[in-house]
Amino acid sequence: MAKQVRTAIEPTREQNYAEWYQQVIKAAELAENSDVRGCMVIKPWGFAIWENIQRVLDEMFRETGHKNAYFPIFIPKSFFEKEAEHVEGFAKECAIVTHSRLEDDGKGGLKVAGELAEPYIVRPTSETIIGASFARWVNSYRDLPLLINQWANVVRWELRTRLFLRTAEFLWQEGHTVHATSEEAVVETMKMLDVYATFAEEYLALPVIKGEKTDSERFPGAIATYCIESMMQDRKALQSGTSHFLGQNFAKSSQIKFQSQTGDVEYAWTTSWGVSTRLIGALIMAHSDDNGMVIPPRIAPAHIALIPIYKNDEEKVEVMSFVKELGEKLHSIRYLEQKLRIEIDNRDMTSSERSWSWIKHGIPLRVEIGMRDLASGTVMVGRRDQDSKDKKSMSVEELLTQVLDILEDIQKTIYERALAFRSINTHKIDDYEQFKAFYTPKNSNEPEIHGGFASSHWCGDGACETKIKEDLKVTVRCIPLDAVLEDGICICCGKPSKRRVIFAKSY
RNA sequence: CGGGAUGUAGCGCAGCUCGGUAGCGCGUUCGGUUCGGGACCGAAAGGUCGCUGGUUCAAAUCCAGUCAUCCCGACCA
Repeated sequence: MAKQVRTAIEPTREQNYAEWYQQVIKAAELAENSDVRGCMVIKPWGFAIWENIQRVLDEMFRETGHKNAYFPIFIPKSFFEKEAEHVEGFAKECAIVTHSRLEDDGKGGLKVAGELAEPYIVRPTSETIIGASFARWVNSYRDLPLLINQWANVVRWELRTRLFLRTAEFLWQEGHTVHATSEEAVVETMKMLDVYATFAEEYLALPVIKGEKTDSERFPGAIATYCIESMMQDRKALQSGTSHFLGQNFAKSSQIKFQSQTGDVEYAWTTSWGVSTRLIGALIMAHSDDNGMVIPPRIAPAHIALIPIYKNDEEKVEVMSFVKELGEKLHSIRYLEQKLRIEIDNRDMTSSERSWSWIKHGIPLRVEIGMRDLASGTVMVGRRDQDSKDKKSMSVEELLTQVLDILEDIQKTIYERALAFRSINTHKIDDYEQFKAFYTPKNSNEPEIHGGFASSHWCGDGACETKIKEDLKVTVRCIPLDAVLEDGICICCGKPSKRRVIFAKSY
């Protein structure tokens, strides 16, 4: 059988990026489409990533003073109608519950019955239902700030769905806070944006740009929406988290009022912020390669796959006993205050097939152990951030003492790789023809990966935004918070501009 | 929701133009040889051809409808 160089994932990113994305998810057993339109089944390996995201973020939320609570999945339609912009923003993607029971239809099937007096909306986000509770909880300035987070599922009836990136139902967390002053609420909004950015960069190894959304991309009902934007390997932008300053808009519609120190009754100031299972989509598209998933060690479901190699039952007994002992030693080591997670894989497949299976799943380290290693007290170690053939022999002692450094080194490499990719695909562009060329594929029938982030001047006029969107499907992803003030002219209309913004095609 | 395409075994596909006993590859199961880079040999199991109706002696194949999926738009975390 002629062995040839091939990739584990077909097609490759270059050949067909969208299909590559689906195949990575399939090969890594992260999720699959379900029998329910637009809804995914998250499989154990994928769900474990979400659980790790939850665990780390939850701790960060606690550290910043937030408490978890849970509110209903159903929102009375009348609640929804209270905030005009909010309704308008979500009206087109609501799932609505109108009946409460099923009855025999006399033909062997069931028919819906028991029409509700008022329809319920399955929450697409919870500002209005949580606001109703907050109105009861907040009476005095002494009740503030109120800092709440909810881990939940939400439903947005999207027309076109993609696993993790856009599904009809998705898992997320939504923070909802209430403050006595505008200033305090703004501080909270920015603080949580920072939490997201820190989490994305330090745990997901995902470089992000913090910025503010333009009017057209703002959360329905918000005064200001801030976001973290990241670049995927097809050079498109993915909004990876948002934090909203809601002003008094929702406080007014939900009647969240408090008596201040001076005795006046005032409307409160609220914020909301969230990240979702979309982050897993970001991980896939930012880090994975043509051999499958690449998972940053800090968020990986398991850190090390131990792969015993043997020729017969006698060898298997010997090797397995060695491997189990090594597994226990590794498992007792603590990485970021958690035990190292080890997978011992002695499935009845050839060793290389088992090894490839873990490569596709994105496990950070593969450790192969055969009879030769038993004799010499060594193991073969393969890193997911390096070529699959690039394995190193090291002593068991070395592995045990260096494993944490290796994992952290992989984490760092993955981050730096993503950062370098973003850097080389981000360009200052000041000429619309150049801008156009940047965002126009050379082969329009089968568009190749093209474009990237353009850092260009924008006058702030929505008309220019719309024109660029219509011309090139490119939008302002954000106005970076760290943008330096400089004089320039709008890439679109030529009018004066004070700062550059980030343009890109996006998900 | 508009434009395009596709539904045949767990997965990927052929067969359809020109109607006549359901095929291939991978995977699965069993037996054996293998096992440090995606193994091999042999045997076997597995499908009311998306669904409904029509034409016909006969439909995977022709016709109509319907549902679903994918791609491109619009919408969006």
